[in-house]
Amino acid sequence: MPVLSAEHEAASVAAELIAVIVAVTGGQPRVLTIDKGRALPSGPFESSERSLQASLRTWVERQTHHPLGYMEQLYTFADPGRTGGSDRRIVSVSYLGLTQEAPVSGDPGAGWRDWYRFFPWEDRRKPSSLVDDHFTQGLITWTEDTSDAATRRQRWRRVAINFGLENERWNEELILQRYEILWEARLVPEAGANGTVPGEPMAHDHRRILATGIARLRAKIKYRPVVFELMPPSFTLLQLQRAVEALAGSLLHKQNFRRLIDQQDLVEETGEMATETGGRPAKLFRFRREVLAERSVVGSKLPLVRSA
Amino acid sequence: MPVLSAEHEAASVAAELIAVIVAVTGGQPRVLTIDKGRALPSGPFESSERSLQASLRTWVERQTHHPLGYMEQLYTFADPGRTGGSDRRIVSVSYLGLTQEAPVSGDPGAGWRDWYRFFPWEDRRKPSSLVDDHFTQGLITWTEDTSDAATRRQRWRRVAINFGLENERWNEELILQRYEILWEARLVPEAGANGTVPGEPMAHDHRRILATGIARLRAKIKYRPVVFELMPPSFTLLQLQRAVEALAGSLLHKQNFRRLIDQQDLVEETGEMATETGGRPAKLFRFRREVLAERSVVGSKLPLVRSA
DNA sequence: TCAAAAGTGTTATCCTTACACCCATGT
DNA sequence: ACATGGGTGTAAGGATAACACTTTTGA
Repeated sequence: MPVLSAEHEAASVAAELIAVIVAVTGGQPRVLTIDKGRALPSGPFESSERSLQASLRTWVERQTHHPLGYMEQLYTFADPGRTGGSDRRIVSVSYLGLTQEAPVSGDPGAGWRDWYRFFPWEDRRKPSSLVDDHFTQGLITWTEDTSDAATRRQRWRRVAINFGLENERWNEELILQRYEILWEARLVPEAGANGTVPGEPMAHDHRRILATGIARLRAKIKYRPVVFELMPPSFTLLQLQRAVEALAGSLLHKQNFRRLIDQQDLVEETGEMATETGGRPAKLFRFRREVLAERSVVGSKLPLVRSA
Repeated sequence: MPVLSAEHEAASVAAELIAVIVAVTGGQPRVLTIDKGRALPSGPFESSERSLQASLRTWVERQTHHPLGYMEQLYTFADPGRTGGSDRRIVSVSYLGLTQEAPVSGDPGAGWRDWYRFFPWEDRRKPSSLVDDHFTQGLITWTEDTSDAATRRQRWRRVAINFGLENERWNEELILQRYEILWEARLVPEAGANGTVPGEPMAHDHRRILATGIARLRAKIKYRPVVFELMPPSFTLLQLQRAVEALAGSLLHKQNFRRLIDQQDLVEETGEMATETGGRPAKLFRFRREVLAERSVVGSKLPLVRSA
């Protein structure tokens, strides 16, 4: 048990960085991988005087030939059982980064992959109803696979909430929870699968880390203008909408989306028009970078009193 | 620069845990400290097979004699300059935990402290206008303290947004940003202060970590029913409101707060009444723990299309 | 002419915010 | 009686969700 006092020796552990680098290209969400899509890029801490954030940033920018528009720490994974052969505990600090796709140099196994290759069930943009098929069957089998009636009910409730069954709405932010259920139900190969669900696995717990990154990003686009870091300098409103849809994994209402964007003054017209839209030419817009400084956050959600 | 490839040696670093343990007692927000309030509890990683989370939990529960209702990872601090004497980099994984106050056993330097001792300017429940006095003067001096006019404007804008000046609203979530400005302006002793602003410092970067914890909690109470982890089994609605106010650092609108609580079905009447309220006796309520399972999250904020 | 996308306008509903007022208890 | 807190009702304004329709291009 930890000592948690003033005097203690910090334990010696092995530490590494793991990066979830995201782009959106042609309306598809993409993630930078190594080892032919089997793992996320990772590396040791460097001992220089620079911060983790800073050195990770220069590394990524050198690899992708694009500035990293946005970056934040995701989570630190340190559970036992991650020791990867060595006897010491491995601590992995993961980061989420947003950029634009460009050919990667160096490592031949490195490249961009559609993130729905790893989570096909998270893409609900087409009404393919992936979840409704042999997918749900595996989950049902799992909920039934216990002698205790209370556990069965709990499991079923959990499945319903997380997978949007039984009057529950699909909540696109619950990726990690869904992945964890699939793991518990041993429907993913990483868990030593019984059955299997479509979707490519990754080495170690990288698919879990990717799920954490996607979840964070899906939550973030709702209250912070981070999509723009994934867009080219100018874009049409539909392109912007397609990018958000790619991340969220579901379709958006066109008119309301547009209203939302412009009543928040997020973009301004460039004056140019896009011609190859397939239909009527569209106005091109650019992100008003000023809003990053102007606006801090929006949400209140607490009934504050004005005066005080 | 990190290698971020498939093959790498994970670097060897010193690692520790740091805990921000919060309670609310008598309408005041409290944090568990050691060393007579000069530091947050911290400890080394243990080498057992248990997860960090689990061992931290048992430690805290043994110290506080109260179950840790809620716990989440906060942030991992790993910037250089944190080496604390040793030559290796120190990685600190911080956690936020919610509980109820009880006398701490063991370490005589350990105890609970009002968190506004460390951040007096974050308590806006009384209209004391702490920010308006000698406090703002130091900030103004800092914004002026550069030869470049553009920098001056930027600094002023930043101060205005973060401290709620010039038509900007005070945003209670920006604690960390405010602390960082005070640091840059060298108004806190940790920065090797020029001037000083009221508020006790802490060892190392612990005040910064505490600010991170408070910010997280202030954000969280808006969309997750975590306040209840800080409440006794039964409570009046005003007590509940006072707890939220303690965390948020600002006053809430009574009627609207009550409406909010009951239209979300967060609580149910116990049938008992509280008599020592100072006024009319109040109904006692308890948290409906079921909602943790029932509801997943609320917010949509994206204009989804229904059908798809 | 038709498909595809751009773009405009309007309506119903709900949630937030604010204000006004009455009730029950202890001192 | 009055201070303190408990508790109810309601109205205005804004944001959201949903629907219908016109315009402009390329094939």
